[in-house]
Amino acid sequence: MTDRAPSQQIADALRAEISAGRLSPGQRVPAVRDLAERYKVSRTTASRALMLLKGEGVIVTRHGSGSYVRESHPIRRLGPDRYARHRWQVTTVDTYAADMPSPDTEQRQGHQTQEVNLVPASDVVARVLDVPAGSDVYERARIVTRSGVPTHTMTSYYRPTDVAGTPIADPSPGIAGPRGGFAVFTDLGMEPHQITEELSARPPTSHEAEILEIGLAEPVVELHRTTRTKDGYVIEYAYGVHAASRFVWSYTFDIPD
Amino acid sequence: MTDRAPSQQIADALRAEISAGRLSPGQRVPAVRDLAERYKVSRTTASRALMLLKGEGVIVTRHGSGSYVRESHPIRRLGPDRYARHRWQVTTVDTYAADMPSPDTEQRQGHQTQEVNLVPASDVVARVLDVPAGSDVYERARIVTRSGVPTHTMTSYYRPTDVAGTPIADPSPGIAGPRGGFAVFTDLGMEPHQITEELSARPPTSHEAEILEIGLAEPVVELHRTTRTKDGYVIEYAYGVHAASRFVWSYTFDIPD
DNA sequence: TAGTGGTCTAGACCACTTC
DNA sequence: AAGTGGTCTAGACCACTAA
Repeated sequence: MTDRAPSQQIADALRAEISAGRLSPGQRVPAVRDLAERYKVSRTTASRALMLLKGEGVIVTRHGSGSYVRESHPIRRLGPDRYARHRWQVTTVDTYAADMPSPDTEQRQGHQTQEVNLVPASDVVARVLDVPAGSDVYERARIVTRSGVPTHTMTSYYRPTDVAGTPIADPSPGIAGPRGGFAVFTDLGMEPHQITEELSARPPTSHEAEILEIGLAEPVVELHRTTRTKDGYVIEYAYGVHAASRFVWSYTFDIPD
Repeated sequence: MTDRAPSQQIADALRAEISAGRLSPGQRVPAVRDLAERYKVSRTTASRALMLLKGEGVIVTRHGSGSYVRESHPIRRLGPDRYARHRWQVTTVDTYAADMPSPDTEQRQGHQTQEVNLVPASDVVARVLDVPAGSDVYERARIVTRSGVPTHTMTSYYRPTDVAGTPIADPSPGIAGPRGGFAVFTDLGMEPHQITEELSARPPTSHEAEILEIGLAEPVVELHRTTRTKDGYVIEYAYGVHAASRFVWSYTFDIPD
């Protein structure tokens, strides 16, 4: 164990300031140029220190504005309840909560949070939906924000034969969203009944880190959801990427024989 | 969406090479100086590209040796089946598979993979087991390896009033393990019936990274398990830390009303 | 417009690994 | 000894934010 590199030392110092509470969440940390001057290093090195902290998820940077101690977000507990019928059957506005912006949340521009396209099915999508690989399927991609903070992406795939002509296939932003997919399928006589979720965690790609506004060290959780009717007919396959630090998943089941 | 930075582009190109299989796990990626020359950028920029990939866990770097495509371990799918009765009721050796070393796996020294102690209950443990905080509970801690690779830790907590005098409370290493906790509870007239699992992901502490032999960029998944009898009586609370890259969790449930 | 983070260059030195 | 990743300097330009 030799000397720590200067950029590490600066990061250490700032990290200490933060955990000691002398720098509070939301507060701005010194600018790159200030750090460079104070520690007698080049701006590159000072910038590197901030990069390290960003990678650890200790700070967030806002281009042109400054670097800030990261505010910890409230953690949401995701259980089967979020798919409960009463959430999408009775009223119109609120769909299954986890996938939709909450009512108090301002949506960004529609085309950024929701997009519907006809795309060729990838191998995975084709297998799950039982359609030929490469054939057209409807893709509904959305970025979900909560209190202005992006929390996860969710991309659903549907068979054209199931949803053509329904609100789900409407490419106008925002149309399919509020009604949700589940109510539409119920109207079509294909009521969703069973869900399989598969979860795994991994580091984010740099693109995901950017979209979700997280550090590169902050993991994401991949969620693969398959929704079936009572007959076992698959009506939707969905793929989501969640900022792991903002969620807990909860499942309760009976021990099988 | 403007141009991607050169360092990003190089990272993109290498990432594509890797996912296309032209660069295989374990194989060396081009050296910083080679990349710099090939892409006509400075070494700093080429190095930055590798830093990005390292942060994503796509490659690992060995100082003085080179950068290599990360080797991926086989992935296990964990579903409710791993708790199935037939796995712990009939025979003796194999318990619920996920928590135990598989038969073909060499155990390390007993005291490293399994340890039973009487410890004061933490707040969480006390709340779940419904005992006074700080009162003694049995703690059974183990490190689970598979094919010689450590995959996760699992620490169970039991009420002394439930398990005192049973194999679970036997502090000798290896005793409680093979029999598993579930069979013992069944013998005691408290057959496990329902399980609640809560999952979350986070970066590893440096200690966990060492134990699980993973990089600091590779996330871990925390699993909190509560096991109940048919009457809803909690018989076990368990806490595990998994190397995220080695598992997928799978749950199937009916949509609630 | 002034201040901020993001990124780049060209060259340098160090520590480590491999032969 | 040769090759590798890790880090640094000093200065530069760009894109973005805020007043």
